[in-house]
Amino acid sequence: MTVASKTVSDVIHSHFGLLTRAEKQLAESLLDNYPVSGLGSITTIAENAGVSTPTVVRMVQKLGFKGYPDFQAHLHLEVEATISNPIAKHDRWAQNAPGTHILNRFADAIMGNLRQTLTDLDTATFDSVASLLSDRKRGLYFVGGRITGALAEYFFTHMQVIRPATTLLSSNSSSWPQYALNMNAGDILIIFDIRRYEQEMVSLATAARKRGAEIVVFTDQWGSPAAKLARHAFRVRIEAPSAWDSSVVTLFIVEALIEAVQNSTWDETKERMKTLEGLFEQTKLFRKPG
Amino acid sequence: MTVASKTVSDVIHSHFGLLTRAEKQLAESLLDNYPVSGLGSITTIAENAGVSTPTVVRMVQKLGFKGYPDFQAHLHLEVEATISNPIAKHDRWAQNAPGTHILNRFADAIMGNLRQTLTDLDTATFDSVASLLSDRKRGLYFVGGRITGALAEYFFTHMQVIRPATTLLSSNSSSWPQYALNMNAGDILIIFDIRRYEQEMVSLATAARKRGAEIVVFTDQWGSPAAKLARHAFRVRIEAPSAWDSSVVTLFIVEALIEAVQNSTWDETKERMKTLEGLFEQTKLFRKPG
DNA sequence: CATCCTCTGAAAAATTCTTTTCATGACACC
DNA sequence: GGTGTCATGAAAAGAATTTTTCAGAGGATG
Repeated sequence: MTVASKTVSDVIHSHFGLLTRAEKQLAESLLDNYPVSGLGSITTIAENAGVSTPTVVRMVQKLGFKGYPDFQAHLHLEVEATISNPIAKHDRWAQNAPGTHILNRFADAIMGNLRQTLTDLDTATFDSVASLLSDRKRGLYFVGGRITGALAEYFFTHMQVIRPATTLLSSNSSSWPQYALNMNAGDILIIFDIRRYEQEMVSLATAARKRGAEIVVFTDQWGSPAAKLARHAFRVRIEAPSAWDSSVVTLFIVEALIEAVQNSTWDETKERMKTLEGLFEQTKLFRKPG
Repeated sequence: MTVASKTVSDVIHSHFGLLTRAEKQLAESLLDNYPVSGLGSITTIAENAGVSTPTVVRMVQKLGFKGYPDFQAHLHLEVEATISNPIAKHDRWAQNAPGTHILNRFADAIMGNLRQTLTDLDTATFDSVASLLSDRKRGLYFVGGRITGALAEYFFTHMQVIRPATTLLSSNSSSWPQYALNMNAGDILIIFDIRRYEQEMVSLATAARKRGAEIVVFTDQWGSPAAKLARHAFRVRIEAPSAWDSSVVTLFIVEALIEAVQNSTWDETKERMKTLEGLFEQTKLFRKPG
């Protein structure tokens, strides 16, 4: 077999599973900012990847090249192809032209959403919410709708590891009143409510408010009716070239919040995570002894 | 004066009058197919231009470079500038926040992940998966782990609206064997398996394969062991300035897939969605008459 | 816990690349 | 034609890069 027709990137990917740790590290480094990162000398790229030069030699030989010079020659050809032919390989993500691949159009949209959302977002709001969520004395309740339920679950799963007293409400609204009953003053209800707002969210929010709970809402730019009852609201852009709305930026904020909370209570969290990991391991052992 | 701001091409042009015959010949050769022609060793470009290596050294020094390596380094930078990073690097995303605010750092990381993932991602893979999922004769099974379960659910919820025969496996692996039993040849198992890979995923994938199912895996750049059994694998970048991995880009691909599938079967989907919306409305009416 | 195996990088060896030196030849000017 | 200057490349010297060797680290296995 010859390496000719496939790109170096392809070859790396197809061999990725066979690579050792240091080699994977090197492959990462090469694919990062590919193919330019492979233009320098073997010494340079070894240093950039944090591995030794022999590792580079071994890997390129494993990939099927005669040696580093051979490897680099292929890379040069690709660079040439890429530069002299802008359509080749670089058509993805590049042009905004109509008819581009759905991935490109989506990427453009997401970029726009992210930028717009961050421009509108008050960092003070973000910081306040982060500090609210960091307060371990407050109970945390997560709820989402049909589509956003997954986001609520994602948030919940992480926060459950980080801190105690977290609860995920079923997306089925019939059980919500019971949860509301359990809320105490100072507890926090995190609501995900995006276009095609669920009517029951308002009832839930109202009930929670009556019990003295703080409310945080994730919604779109038009705003869930529940947002009016909220202490803090994140208005996220959700536009996508699709019949559906995009939750990507919402997830982005959720992840940033997770990190902010985790970071502000790291010492306590660390212990918790250790214990939890232990429990998971044990569960596995129980499940499949040996 | 430093060479920094001007391109190598500019420098050559501005010095062209001062060059000797052999040097002009060399300069021609370099400008022809610029800048790729300057990527090789000094020997190579000397040969290509039909001059001797000392001529090359003399010329690049005359142009103001320290030596050939210096000259080539500048060329590499230009190649990089020409090829890379279509996504503008933003110093600051959120307004009124220091560049080091977690939101800004997260935004940088996510954009890097997105860019890298799209660079590595083969659109053919994407299209193949989209067309697999569009085939309504195939049953669809979604499964995720502890953290990725939410992603599986998100994907599932949408696909359930778009097409029939979709199933979400519980994240609890004890029930997986039964699901595997139900799979038919041609069915598709969509696996989300990201760092801290779940051991049972491999068993599930193996069982599914035995039943003749196709496997699609969403994993990270290091690759779930289950990816080896998969027909198609998405290697998504998940790095974040956090103790946790980021699922944002994974969600991005999921959403793009949802749109691709929906789009390819829009007529059928439209009817389905209408009916479904009707059902949801009815449910609400039942629940809360009036 | 001993043994095997694989992976890894330090260091040496081999090779290639880069620069310098220098001899030759071309050309201009006296 | 003599002389000097400059351009040029062959070849040597010098410096790097690339490859190979090898020993130790670390992990798996019995």
